[in-house]
Amino acid sequence: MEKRNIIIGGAWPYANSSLHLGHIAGLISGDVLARYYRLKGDNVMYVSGSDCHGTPITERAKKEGKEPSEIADYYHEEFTKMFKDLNFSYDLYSKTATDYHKEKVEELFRKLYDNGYIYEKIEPQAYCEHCNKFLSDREIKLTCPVCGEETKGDQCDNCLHVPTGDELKKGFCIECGNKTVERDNKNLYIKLSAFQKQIEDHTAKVNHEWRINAQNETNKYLKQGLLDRAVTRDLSWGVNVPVDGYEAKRLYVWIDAVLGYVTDTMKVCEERGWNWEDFWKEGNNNKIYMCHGKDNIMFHSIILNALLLGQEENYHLVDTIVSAEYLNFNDQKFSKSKGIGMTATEAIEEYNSDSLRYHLIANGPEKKDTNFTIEDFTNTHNSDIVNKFGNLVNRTLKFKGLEKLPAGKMDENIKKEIIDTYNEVGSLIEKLEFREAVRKVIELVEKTNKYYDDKQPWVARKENEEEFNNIIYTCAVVISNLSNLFEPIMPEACSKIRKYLELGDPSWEYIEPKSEIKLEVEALFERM
RNA sequence: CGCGGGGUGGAGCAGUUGGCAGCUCGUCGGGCUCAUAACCCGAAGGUCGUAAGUUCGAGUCUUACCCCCGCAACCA
Repeated sequence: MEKRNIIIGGAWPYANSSLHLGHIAGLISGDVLARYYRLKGDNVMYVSGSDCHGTPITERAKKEGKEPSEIADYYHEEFTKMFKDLNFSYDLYSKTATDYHKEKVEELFRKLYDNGYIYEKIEPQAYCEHCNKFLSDREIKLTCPVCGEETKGDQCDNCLHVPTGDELKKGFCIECGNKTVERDNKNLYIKLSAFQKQIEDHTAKVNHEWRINAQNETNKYLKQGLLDRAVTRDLSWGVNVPVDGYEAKRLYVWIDAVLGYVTDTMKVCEERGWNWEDFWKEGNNNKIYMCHGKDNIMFHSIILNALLLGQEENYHLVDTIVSAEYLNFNDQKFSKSKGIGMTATEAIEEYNSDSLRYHLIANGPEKKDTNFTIEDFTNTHNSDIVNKFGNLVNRTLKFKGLEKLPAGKMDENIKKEIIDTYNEVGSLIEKLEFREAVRKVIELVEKTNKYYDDKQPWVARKENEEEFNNIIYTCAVVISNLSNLFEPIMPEACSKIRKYLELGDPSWEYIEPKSEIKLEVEALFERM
């Protein structure tokens, strides 16, 4: 089969606070897909990066007396290390605050402008005469007309009321406390409405394989009719707006961030001597996946596609939205501000990477919110990973007194099971049913443990050497193939198995190890 | 009437187009001794949120209601 050019985009995490396990639960699907398609032999471009710009980081920097870049860099480094420790196999994990990214985004934005999809709109907006700047809703403070508490203009922290335009007019600058006034402000808007038909048609063509939440969320916006959206902000931290008169403003972070998939691809291809257009332009047997949480859906299914369409350069649009529901922690929502949950960095310092990956995938919030507890995690680790998988490896390759892998005959029924498992698991991964895919692989482990018990190699060892050799060899073949089948889920353990059995590079097809290999095997996992 | 998701044995979940209610863990009993007290077999345990309806037949479709949980476009 002809090689495909596959882009896997992992959502760009915002570099303003640590990522928690819920974020990872949404992003891990990208790594599963990337690893799987590489095993299948396709050209994979798996990219992501830290989203460094925007108002929250700017505000925080001001409050802490730092530069925005200091904050962004701090978290970018934390994210980079955490993804590496969790064995995310990005072809590039960059950040938006690089000259390369900013330059390319300016070019892409300019193209949109030149093609007539960007226009200026002048509207009255709250202004602080003391600070000499326009204020976004969240920079206005006011007394909530509903509950009477003092709160910010975007939404009342106390009663969740969203202030109306008239109510905001009575607000004060959150920084200096001065009464705000209204002044005309100009901003650039993107004509999302111009892409309504194209995005509708494209969505109808591809969304049958999306998760329900992505279909619904996207259809909701399409049904309401796409509204033009402001793409500039009154900030000094971000990507410059390459339009005269906008020198003091910066691009809206979402525009900048989603284009990171394109700029990352360009960068990787420059370094490897590839053509980035093979991945992004129509007609190259290409496919584009975007992986993220449900709050990111419309930015990928609508905004990104609009930006690509607006280039008028035959871009291939996003095919598949892989949107996760949320992972809760002990039945509560992970909350950066309330400190509920566990950051990904804490988790990876404490626990084994493969086990975290396995549990987050097997227990992933694919169709609905799921819950993470240490109890469940411990249970998964000890039961599925150590007792079933680890034990199969040990009882086979560390059989008492066994020094070399014996030459034996492969059991035909087990061989068929293995081949079926490749087909079923592959198809499940392509259908984005990762939980079920994991279950199928562990099922093969269970069947092999049963085969082992039925065959009783400890008896055969004493009575029938040939039979013993066949049993152990058959189990070793299963283990070899598990190192392929589990590669997208638990890459570290799989790499160890490949080393023990001298298997070479992983692939998505049936393999057998050489016999007479000297067995020097360490346990893959430790019980918790 | 803002939108959406969900309520299935002790816990966590599967149940695709309606056809004898499944899985993992836990519990109880048995087997085995190669293996990190791991592995294998068996058992107990559910009127599938409530009520009504469609149907030969509904966890699965329709309607109403009761709970839980998310999200609502200048908050990434």
